[in-house]
Formats: sequence, C-alpha cells, structure tokens
Amino acid sequence: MIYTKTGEYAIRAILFLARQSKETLIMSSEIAKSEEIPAHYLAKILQRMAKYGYVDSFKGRGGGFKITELAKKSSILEIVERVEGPVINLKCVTGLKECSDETPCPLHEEWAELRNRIYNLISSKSVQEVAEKYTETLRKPS
Amino acid sequence: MIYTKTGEYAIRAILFLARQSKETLIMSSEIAKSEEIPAHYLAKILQRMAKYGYVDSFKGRGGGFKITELAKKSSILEIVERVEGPVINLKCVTGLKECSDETPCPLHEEWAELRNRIYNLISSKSVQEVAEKYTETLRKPS
DNA sequence: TTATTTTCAGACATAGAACTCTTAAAGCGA
DNA sequence: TCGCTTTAAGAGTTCTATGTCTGAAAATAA
Repeated sequence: MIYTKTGEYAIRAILFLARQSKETLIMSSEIAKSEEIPAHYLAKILQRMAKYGYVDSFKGRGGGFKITELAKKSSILEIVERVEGPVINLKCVTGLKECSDETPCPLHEEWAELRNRIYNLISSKSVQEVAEKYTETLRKPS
Repeated sequence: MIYTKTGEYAIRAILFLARQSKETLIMSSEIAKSEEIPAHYLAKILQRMAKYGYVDSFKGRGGGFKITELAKKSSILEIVERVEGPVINLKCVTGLKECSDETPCPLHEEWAELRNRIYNLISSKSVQEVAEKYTETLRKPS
C-alpha cells in the first residue's frame, strides 16, 4: 500500500462512517470489529481525527463517533496526509541521485505520470462520493 | 517510495555497479560514499545480494564487488522483491474489505491499472538497460 | 610469515510504526 | 447521586526497519 497502516485504518474508518445510512453514533469498538482493526489503536486514531475535525465524538452511554461535513467533503489524500504526513515519496523508482526533470532516468517520465495519476486518484473524489458509489455497487451487483 | 529504504539501497547499489564502464571491483565503502548510504548497512545488503547471485564479491586487498550477468538481466522488481519481499501491496487505495474485481469500489479499476503499470515499469526493463540509457542521458544533456 | 585490506557474519543499538494497558473525563439513565 | 458507558489521554510494550560495532575469514603484498 502507498500509505501506512495508520493512514489506511483512518481511511477505512471514515469510509465506514460515511457509509452509515443514518447519522447514528458508532462506537469505535464497532468499527474496529467490523474492519478487523486493533480496537485500542483505532480509538487513538479516531481521537486524532476528532481533533482534526473529521469526526464528532460523544462520550458516555449511547456515545460514539459520526462523520463530519468536513470529512465528507475531504479527499482520501487530505485525510491520510493529515493523519500520517506526506503520502507518496516523490523520488523516482530507480532512486538515482541525479535523476530529475533535467536529467531523467529511463523510467522517470512514466513514473512521474503514474505518481501524478495516483495523487489525482486519491484526491479528486470526496469521501462522500466514494462511499455513496460503493454503497450503490454493493446494492446492485453486476 | 514504493519500497523500503533497504530495497532502494539495493537498487541504487546495483545501478551504480552497472554504470561502471570497466568491470573493476568496487569496494562497498565507495558505493556507500558515492550514494550517501550508511556504509556498514550497505555492506550487509551487498552480502545478501552476493548470496542471491546479483554481485560477485572478493575479499582482501584490491577486493570489492562487481555486478553479475544475472543482475544485469534482472529487473528492478526482481531485485527488490528478492531483497525485501513483495513490493506493492495489491490492496486498493480505499482499503475497503469487500472491494474486489467482483464488487469494485469507485477507485478500484483505475488503481488496478496504475498498480499494473507500476509493476510493468519496474519489471519490463533490465538493470543493464536502465543503467546504459541513463549513462547516455548524463553524457548528452538536452 | 606477517601486515594490511576488504568482505563476512553475527551481536547489538536505535528509531519509528503498530499496538496495549490503565486511568481520567464526560455523558446518560436510573 | 450513583452506576455504567464510552471517549480521552498518556504511558508503556512489541515489532520491524534501519543502522552500528566488532571480530573472523580470506586474500594480497611485502
């Protein structure tokens, strides 16, 4: 994967919340169980996401988390970079020191295109769009 | 980067050896210095690469390493996977559990294409081809 | 034969990612 | 008010990647 487990867990949790039909509160343990993520670790990640404004949290009986409008409008890239820092290392696949746009290695240009497309792939759609379209796909299998 | 520092160091070292015009022996400390890689650590990586048959090693005065025919004909992907295990996690960028070719998430198909192209990029050319073409690029800047 | 050089090999150390554990804080229901 | 529930928060542990250190082994030169 192109990001860390922490980033992946954040994305899976936010998509899980985005796919809830009703805006009920979901406990972190429920997300952890459903997504098979270590519960304590996910709780910490969700705490950070609450701090960043991607989820609203409610303590106590009947408490839990729900997705915020900010998160719905954010892209996967935005959320992952917020949680773990820059996602894709810009360095070329050959790792060559002198490789650059001026003196490109043989793989550089294609790599640059692929890297840009990956960026675009995870930044051009919002979390809400991804979640809604996937919910439709699961409802109407081809 | 899509692979670990260890994998990257292995690739950089093998490309360094591939770019030597003469088949002289190069000491691991020279590669480390040139590529700014921790010398002791690179020595360990080169030992493993010698075991896998990617370099020939010679102890003692005037000793060092040189690239093998096997390595010249191998791809970046083959070498990296030998050194660090499978490179690209096949999992989709959304990390969705149920996402598959049967029930693809909205990003799945494009991601699958990109992933396949990355694989192809680092497996379709040999180390020798990459090194030679890059040496030409450095000789004749545009 | 000895000194020097360089790789070989394993033990060890460090740093960061991933994860666990425990207690405090806050909220709800009775 | 109390008991229970769930999040908040920090300390701590484990695992893995990265890196260091030291001595052995092997080879060359003198």
